Amino acid sequence: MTNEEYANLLLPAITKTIEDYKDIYPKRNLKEGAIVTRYAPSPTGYVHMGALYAAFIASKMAKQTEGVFFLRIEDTDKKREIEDGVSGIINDLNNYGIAIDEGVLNENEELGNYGPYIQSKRKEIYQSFAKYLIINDLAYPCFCSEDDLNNIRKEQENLKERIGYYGKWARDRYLSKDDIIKKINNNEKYVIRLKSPGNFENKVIYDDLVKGKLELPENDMDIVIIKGDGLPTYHFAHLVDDYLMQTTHVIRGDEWLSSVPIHLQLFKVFGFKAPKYAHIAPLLKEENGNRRKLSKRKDPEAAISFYHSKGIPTQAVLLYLCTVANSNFEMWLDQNKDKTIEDFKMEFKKISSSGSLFDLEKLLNISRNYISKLEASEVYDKALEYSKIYDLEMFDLLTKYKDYSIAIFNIERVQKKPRKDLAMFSDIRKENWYMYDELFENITYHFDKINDMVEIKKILNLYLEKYYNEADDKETWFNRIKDLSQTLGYAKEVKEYKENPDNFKGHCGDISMVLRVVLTTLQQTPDLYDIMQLLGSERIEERINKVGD
RNA sequence: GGCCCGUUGGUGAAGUGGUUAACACAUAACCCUCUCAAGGUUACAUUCACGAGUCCAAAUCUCGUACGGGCUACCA
Repeated sequence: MTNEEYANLLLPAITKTIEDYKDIYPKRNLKEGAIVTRYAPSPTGYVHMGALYAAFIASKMAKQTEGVFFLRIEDTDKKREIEDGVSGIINDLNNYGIAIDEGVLNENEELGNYGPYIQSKRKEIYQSFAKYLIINDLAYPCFCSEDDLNNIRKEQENLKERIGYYGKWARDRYLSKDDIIKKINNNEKYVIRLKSPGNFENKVIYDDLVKGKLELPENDMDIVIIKGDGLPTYHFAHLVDDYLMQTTHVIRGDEWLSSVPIHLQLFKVFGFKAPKYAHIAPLLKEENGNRRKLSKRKDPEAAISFYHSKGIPTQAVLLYLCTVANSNFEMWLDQNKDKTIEDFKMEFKKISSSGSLFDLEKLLNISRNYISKLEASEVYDKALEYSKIYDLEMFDLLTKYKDYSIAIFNIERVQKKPRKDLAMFSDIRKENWYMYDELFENITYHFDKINDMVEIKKILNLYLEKYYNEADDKETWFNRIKDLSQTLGYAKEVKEYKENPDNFKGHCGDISMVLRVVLTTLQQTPDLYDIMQLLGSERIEERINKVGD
């Protein structure tokens, strides 16, 4: 029996050869320096911050070199797959404005000439590549059961030998062709393993784009390349896909670092040029003084949806991820205030090789700065979008009072250093609720120094009667409060009061605090004049009369 | 167990043989101010996990130790 006949017995349905596929996938026409990257998630859960981080870097790198960024779905583990996994990934990418040049667009559509971009649809391609290895005696069927494998492991543990399916432990590597043919005719289940040409004593040296020069032991494991269900393992799919799709730079989490010798060997066995690798350290979380990878199971903040539900702008998340990736980004942005992430030149070398704690505080700070630079109408649009999903009552109010709401968001916004009190759109309710009569119910006032109701009423009545005029500009408005203060025995100026506290009942600040609390119930608010202008005289009177009822 | 990777302030970090060890977040104090937010000023690592070595000189180079992380699946 020839090698071809033998390979046909193992993979009878495969008719195309590697050469056929080389013709189907044309060479990419890229300009000098352009790189091809990808995001290749498994649809096993919703998108994780660490995955978004890697996807962001990959897309950014491709874009800034005018290369290609594509999305490939790695659904070779049918057991772990979840429903809507693929659409979840696509939606999240869209929400974050991470555009793909090629890949999966939705359940039934793809973009690009290098597909299919869903691995389960590429079964024959992988098998064709596996067939090539079988023909060349670089792969073989393995009939070991789970128990067989466990027994091998146990024996290795007892003998304190290195664990794995390699060398003399690779039981079925030494099966004769006749035995194999017999077993196959007998319908015995099998997987296909690589016949590894490696030696563990030898070192492979390679240069990681972020970790630098590395020396790893050569792979000598006869790893599974085609599983019992005919689908490839990650390693083999990586080889086939990234070869055919002509990925130049593989950007992935550093949990893959120790698999690099396998991957390098696979490329070598086929005589293909391996891509460059950039292994990104994970985002970490501190727990009981230890650091561990941010986990979607344990940490709510690991899921992208967490930020969505808080109303943290996607742009802010991207800005944060960009500073984590290249910490010089922050300073660069500070020096180039009119520029955006798009203009920034990200570098692999500047990506930290050690994992960093995910810093929500810092993210919120970035978010605050980001929101402060938006136009009031943009804040409105985003707040509307947010509340439509997460706060319907607020949504109705925003819709009902559109211009009024925009004016609220505009308070202290148009100035050289805009107000920064919103870090997320869920803060809007917390910060602005009192501006809406519908929410100004069942309230409790939090008075400060002046808390005697008799005095408070006196102040308010006098204010309404003689000192309040809606048409006043800010300066006259405040001067009148000062006049009122003086009339009632309070100091006109704070300084004046501080110099001789005994001469006064308090100062103008105490008087305006009364007004502030009456109108908003709070001691801390944005500019009172602006608030009063928006509230208008009718509502002001109403709220003043409401006190003490 | 084996093999890798990592370790600079509370956090993210700059730094690649000679620096006062940048910068940002956080924290604290003060200033400004009718409150808050913002802004301004200042403080915050005698020291770069620890121990040795090389060198006139080490956070930077070498070795060892400790601690943390990853991989060691017919999971990715």
